[in-house]
Amino acid sequence: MPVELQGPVRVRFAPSPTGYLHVGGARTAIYNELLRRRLGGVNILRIEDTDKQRSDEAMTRQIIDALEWLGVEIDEGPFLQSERLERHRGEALRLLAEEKAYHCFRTPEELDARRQEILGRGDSYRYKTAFGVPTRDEAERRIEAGEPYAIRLKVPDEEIVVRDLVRGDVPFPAEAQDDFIILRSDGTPTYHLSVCVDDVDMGVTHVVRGEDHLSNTPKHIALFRALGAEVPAFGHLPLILGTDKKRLSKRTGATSVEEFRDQGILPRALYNYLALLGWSPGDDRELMSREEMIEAFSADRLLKSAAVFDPDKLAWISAQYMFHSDLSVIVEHLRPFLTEVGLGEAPEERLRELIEVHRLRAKTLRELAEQLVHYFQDGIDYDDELTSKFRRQAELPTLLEELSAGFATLDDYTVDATEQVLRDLATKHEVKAGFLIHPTRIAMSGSKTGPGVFDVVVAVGQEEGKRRMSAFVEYLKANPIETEAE
RNA sequence: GGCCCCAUCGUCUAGCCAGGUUAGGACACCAGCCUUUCAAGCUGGCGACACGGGUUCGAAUCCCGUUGGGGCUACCA
Repeated sequence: MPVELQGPVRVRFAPSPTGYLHVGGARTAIYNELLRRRLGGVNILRIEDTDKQRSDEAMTRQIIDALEWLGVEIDEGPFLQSERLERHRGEALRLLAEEKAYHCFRTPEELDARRQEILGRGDSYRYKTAFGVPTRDEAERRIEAGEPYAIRLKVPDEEIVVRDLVRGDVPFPAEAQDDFIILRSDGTPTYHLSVCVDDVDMGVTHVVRGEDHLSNTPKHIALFRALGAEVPAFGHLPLILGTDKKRLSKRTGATSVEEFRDQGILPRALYNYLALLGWSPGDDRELMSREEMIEAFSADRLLKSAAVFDPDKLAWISAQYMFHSDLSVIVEHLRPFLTEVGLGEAPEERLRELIEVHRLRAKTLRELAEQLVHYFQDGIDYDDELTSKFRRQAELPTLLEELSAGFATLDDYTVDATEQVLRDLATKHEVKAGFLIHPTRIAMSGSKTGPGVFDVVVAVGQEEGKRRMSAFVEYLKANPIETEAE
């Protein structure tokens, strides 16, 4: 096993609180957790809220809630990067004192103009060659004169190789290195500085993050070296794409963990789906518990290429979890959806019976909640369209009355017993069982689809079932459709 | 423009590193079975190595190139 894949590890998930928790970020968090569980160690949450204009506390809270809901366990944190700005600045000044960094007096405008000019004539731009380092005297003079300055890191003119857990060794040529700004002229640290100082301070051993940072990694390696710190191992994860093959965006559907929660996806289902989007255990397993994933997880099996987020497959996994999860898990997560449909007070015992009957037919918690509504209503509003077929059958009300009477006499009101009653009655009157079954389903649930009728009959209950059957018979009698004589 | 990353069924992927498979599985789709409905389940079908050169007896697998996606190239993160 390569040394990079040995524990214990200290990993971190470091989102910017600029919105909801994006599924790409969630997946990064999952891989960090899986790595930490597999190898032992610590999982750190760090909120990168240095860009005050784009961050706010509510968003930070939202991200923490979403992680908790998803079931990603955090061992340390959350740490707020915004509270460590002085520390970052201090390190920049230290690098300056050690002459590993230098003053840059060029204004952004000046920099931009020169860059445009050089790029314009087809040459490649580097600050290093375009401007260079001011002499110590010059620097002192200009500081004294009160000129504003930024601080740049002196990046050695040499090839930097990123040893990446996902992509292998990625070399960046010496000509690609440039002296970048670590402290702005207003005294605030740049992202690169903050990240590296924090990673050093927090003892991070493995940096697992999005692919968009791969090109930044040589900068970070240069910084770690300048800081005199050990360079952590890196792993850069590919992007998640929408069905249009472009970066996942609102255009093509839900993008945040919160949205899937609100759709009624079980957290473990989302976790399972996301974990398999860019990683596989190497065999054909797809439905895996978190424990199984931890057991099978290996960072070197992380995929290199971008993956399209497929709502259909998520729906399938969700349905699987709806069917296989413990009842108590379903009940727990179903609560908010019950509240939405006005069933907030439904007793747990009753819910468990009904969930057992309906879970196979609901892909999401939301669908499940909607299917349960009618059991808690006093009666059913029959749909004229759905019942039209039955309203043409003049003999039906009488048969249903007899069926209802049969149900009423049962001592053991079970699926088998009610089925027996119905089938006997059908035989007696020489009609097909289906002739009675379909109207019974409508009578009991108001719907033409759903679980097996006898399950529904029993789930509705003997008392309420009788009332519903009577009401349905009344409805049929009151709204008959005359069939035209041939 | 420069630097870097990526490329197997429509989608997620196994296989690639240690060349020899009828290129396997899953979702979706289609058909059949089951059946009181709708699902679920079961069985079967459809369907891929981006392209072009090498190397080799033999290439999805190794090398080069092309094309196509993407990232970085900021006093954004």
